[in-house]
Amino acid sequence: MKEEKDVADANAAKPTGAGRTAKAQKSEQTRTLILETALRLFEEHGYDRTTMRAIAKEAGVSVGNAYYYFSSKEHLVQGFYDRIAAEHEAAVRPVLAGDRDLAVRLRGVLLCWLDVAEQYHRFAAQFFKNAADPDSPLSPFSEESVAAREAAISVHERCLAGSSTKHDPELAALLPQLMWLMQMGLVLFWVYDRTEGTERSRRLVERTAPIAARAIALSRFRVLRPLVRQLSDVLVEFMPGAAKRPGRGAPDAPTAGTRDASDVPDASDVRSS
Amino acid sequence: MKEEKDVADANAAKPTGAGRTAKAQKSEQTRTLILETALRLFEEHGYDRTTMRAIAKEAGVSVGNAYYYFSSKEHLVQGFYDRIAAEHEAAVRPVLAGDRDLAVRLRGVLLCWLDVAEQYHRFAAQFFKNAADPDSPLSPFSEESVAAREAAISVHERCLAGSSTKHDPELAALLPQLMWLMQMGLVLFWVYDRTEGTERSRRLVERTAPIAARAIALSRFRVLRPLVRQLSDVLVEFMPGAAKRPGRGAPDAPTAGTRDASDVPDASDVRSS
DNA sequence: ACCCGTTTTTGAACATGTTCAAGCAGCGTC
DNA sequence: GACGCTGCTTGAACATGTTCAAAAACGGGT
Repeated sequence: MKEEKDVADANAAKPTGAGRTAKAQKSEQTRTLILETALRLFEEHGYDRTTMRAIAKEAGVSVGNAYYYFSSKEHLVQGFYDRIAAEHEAAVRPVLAGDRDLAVRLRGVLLCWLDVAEQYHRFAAQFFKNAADPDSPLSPFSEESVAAREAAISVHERCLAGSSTKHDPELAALLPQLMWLMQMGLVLFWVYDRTEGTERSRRLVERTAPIAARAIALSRFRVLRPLVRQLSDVLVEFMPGAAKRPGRGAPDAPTAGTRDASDVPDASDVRSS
Repeated sequence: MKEEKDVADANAAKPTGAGRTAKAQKSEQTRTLILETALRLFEEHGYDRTTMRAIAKEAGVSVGNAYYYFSSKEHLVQGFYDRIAAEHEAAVRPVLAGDRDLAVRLRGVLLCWLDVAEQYHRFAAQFFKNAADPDSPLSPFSEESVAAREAAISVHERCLAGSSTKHDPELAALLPQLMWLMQMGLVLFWVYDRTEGTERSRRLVERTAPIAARAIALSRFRVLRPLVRQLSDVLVEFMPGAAKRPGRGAPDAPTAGTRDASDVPDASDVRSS
């Protein structure tokens, strides 16, 4: 299949022989050139209206060459994911170091994301359909984006950990994932949001963050105990790599480690037939 | 460009109508022929692998002719929507006439949907990305599918109305929509579900239906009053055509988020990885 | 029977994501 | 320097959704 390389490790890998470097350097340069050009054009003209030919031409390479480094147009978009995630992680720092009220923190985290993502909104709306495809490696639920997903969840972990709001300990391990799910819901809403400055999405955050925080706080009440218990069970069963079951090896989600980016034709051998 | 004719009556309305001209008859026939052929091929080979050329050839018309009746390949799919919705509405009747416990009813409605949709699963997984596109008329949140959406919501209305479970009257008007949202979550999960017979989706229903029902029942408790109030406000503001507010037109962005720990336990990920 | 406007039908042409067989280049070995 | 290996690069070719100008079919008025 395709011999995809990962953008991330491109820097780190290939520490081999001295002679190797020049070549690897060149290769890496070409790859980066193509990627940067693509991202620029995407931002300028949108995803659909940027053709592979245009990218290649603008980068001064051939179409085939672009495909040598990126196995599809979609794969070029991974760059945006990384970029947004990085920017969000940076922008969110003050929030996490600030107020300790959960509602305020959650609101801050989400609004931060809206700020960061704002400039990519047009692009995201166009690209969303590809991300939603279950077969796409860029789906937020996919194997390939597990790294990005975990990074995002960890933000919510810190958001929760630094808060003064008391919450049911039984839920503690699951809440960050739940908050991430809420964020995914927000993203869905945001993609559909056509208001000026995505004002409506902002308002949604203002309104829902306190609700979520209150619900979390309330989860300790006795009446809610059975409900919380049920809920927690469901989450453990159906969440991606949720369970912290100590007694289990790791038969379920061993994919946590560094997965090679190459197209693994594994179990999800879809669409062949 | 919305010159779409209605698909539904294609089958029903062909009684040697004396009034209708032979011309209109012929036109309608061609249209139906193309549609039926397309749906058959979709089901046989999947959405992606069925080309417009193949459809045209099989139907014995030209490619351009297919485009004369359906402005895009996507538009051919509307037929599936109508078909599934109709079958679901029929299949769900016994459930609505049966047990009065809300958990049982909700579970029945959702399982019914899974049963009906089962045979289209392969197709749906391939097509899902198109439906998720905010610009697509086939998005469940779009203007164009408002009829189908309302029909689906009305099923939940009857599901709730016929139940013996007491619920907060303040929420009564909103609950069907919330339940529909839960169903959308299920669909999302289902599309990603690759287990044999979509067993996992069924299990999700078994687990979440009682939770939802319990949450609805609990919503009458005094402690939860402010939360329910807040929640209801948000729903009124952000749900598509939710509000009874007389002065509001149809806002832009459809709904999405608004899920949190206390209500719709939403579906997420995939496979047993 | 003929002409004219409208509806329907055609098939070639177009745009664009993707593939592939062939060519090129750097580098180590003789 | 010649040879060969491996990774990089090329551009034409392919597949498929979509468009469009023109042809055909049709129907009514004369």
